[in-house]
Amino acid sequence: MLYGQANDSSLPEVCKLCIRHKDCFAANITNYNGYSIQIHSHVLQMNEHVFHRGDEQKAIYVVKSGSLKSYISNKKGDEQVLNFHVPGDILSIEGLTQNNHESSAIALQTSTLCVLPIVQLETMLENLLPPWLISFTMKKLNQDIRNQYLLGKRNAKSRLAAFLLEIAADYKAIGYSDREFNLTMSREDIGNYLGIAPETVSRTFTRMQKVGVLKMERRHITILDGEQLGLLAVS
Amino acid sequence: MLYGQANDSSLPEVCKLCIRHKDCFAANITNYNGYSIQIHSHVLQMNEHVFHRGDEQKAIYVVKSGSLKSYISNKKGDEQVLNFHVPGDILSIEGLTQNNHESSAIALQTSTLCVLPIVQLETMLENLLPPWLISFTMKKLNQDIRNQYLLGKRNAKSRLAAFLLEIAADYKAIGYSDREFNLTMSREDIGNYLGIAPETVSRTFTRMQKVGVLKMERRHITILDGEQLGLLAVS
DNA sequence: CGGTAGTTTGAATTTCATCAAAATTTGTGG
DNA sequence: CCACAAATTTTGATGAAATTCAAACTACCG
Repeated sequence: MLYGQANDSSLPEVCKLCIRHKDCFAANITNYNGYSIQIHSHVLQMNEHVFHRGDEQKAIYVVKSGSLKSYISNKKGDEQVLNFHVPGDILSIEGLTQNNHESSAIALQTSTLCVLPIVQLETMLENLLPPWLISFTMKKLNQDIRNQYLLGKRNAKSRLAAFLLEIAADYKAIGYSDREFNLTMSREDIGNYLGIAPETVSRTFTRMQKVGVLKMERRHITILDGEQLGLLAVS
Repeated sequence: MLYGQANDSSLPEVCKLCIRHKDCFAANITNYNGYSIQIHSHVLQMNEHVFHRGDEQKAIYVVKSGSLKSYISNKKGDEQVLNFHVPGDILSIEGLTQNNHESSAIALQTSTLCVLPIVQLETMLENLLPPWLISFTMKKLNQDIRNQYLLGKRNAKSRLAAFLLEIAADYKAIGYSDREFNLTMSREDIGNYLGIAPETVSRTFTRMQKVGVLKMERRHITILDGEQLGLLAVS
């Protein structure tokens, strides 16, 4: 179900390490629709990085044993854990069509990875699939990461600030104003989404208005000091 | 119900609504690598559902105007908002290769969607891409939804309970025990990921032990009452 | 065996959820 | 268009939960 079917047992040694080597995808990865992808395995010791944020992305990785975490650092230098990864998980697939890694990944214990160079994968995708399907999938994967980042915040103020900045960025991306817009959802929905009570949403917005960061009239919002709002998001 | 809104001649009209019509996928969607996909546009009024959880999944959707939210309900009947969607967002792509919708989606205001029937898309993917690439991508997309759900919890107890159940499910999926395992990450990492202080993680674990839900020895954990743990996760 | 990192526990403080009620907006029918 | 009802939002008071700072404790490593 989650894995491809294997027929060719002669192929990679790598598969022997795979936690599900009996139906490991690697058995049929070396050749597909005329695209040949050379995979190899890689062993990482505890606290060793698979990749750092900003590194050129050369591969995606499948966890075969051990465990890892992926994280990013905010402007203040604080770390935000995005996810933990156990055998069977795939790392960095969200960057398949991007040049650089958006996050960092580090081994929590000795771990084995299956390394899939992306050059051939990218070519395969670009030739076989319509561009919109690729870009929407990648967009979705990256959006999920941003949400993870958003929801890892400690307090209501940070979450709401990050939430507003997220909405603003969304609107900006489609050519709308990122300083003045309407929230189309209720306070209750916002609170539900962010894991805080609707009353806290209301109070926090009120406080933000008092310090002059933004102006709200019911659901119409004007961001007065975006920089300050950014600081609230990471505080 | 969503079908039949558009016919062939309406295709260009659809593009006019698209917020990015200059590089709108619709321009080349009708034919790609021999696969022809008939798209339609659909207008939803406020509080109208795009789909309900459990509905047969017949399409994926692109938001062209308006806004929506997606959500799921837990066993107690409480709603958990997973995401808000603005123009340019794609809905339900995580279910592309599944039969039924995992979540529900509802319009927050009058909204226009672009409807892409998945039958041809699925066939296209299955024929063109290696199965492991499809399955890993879909797995990742669904995993992110579960994380979103996890982090929407209100208090530390619920989050930690859901977190443990998540890990347990992960281990079970790869054939390990889901009742007894090692947490490979520090309390600090757990707290960082879940948006709570490491001390709170520690205290909450201690409390869970006192009520007999689980047993912990440093990072080795034994789940004694999985049912009770499930109740904590939704409380 | 001592040092270090990670974890637990305690006490004080802050933040948040909850309950309640008031204020405001929205929707509906006359 | 107005009046009334319903829903949403704001505000207040209170108790509960979580953070913070601090210190003690424990496993782990050279």
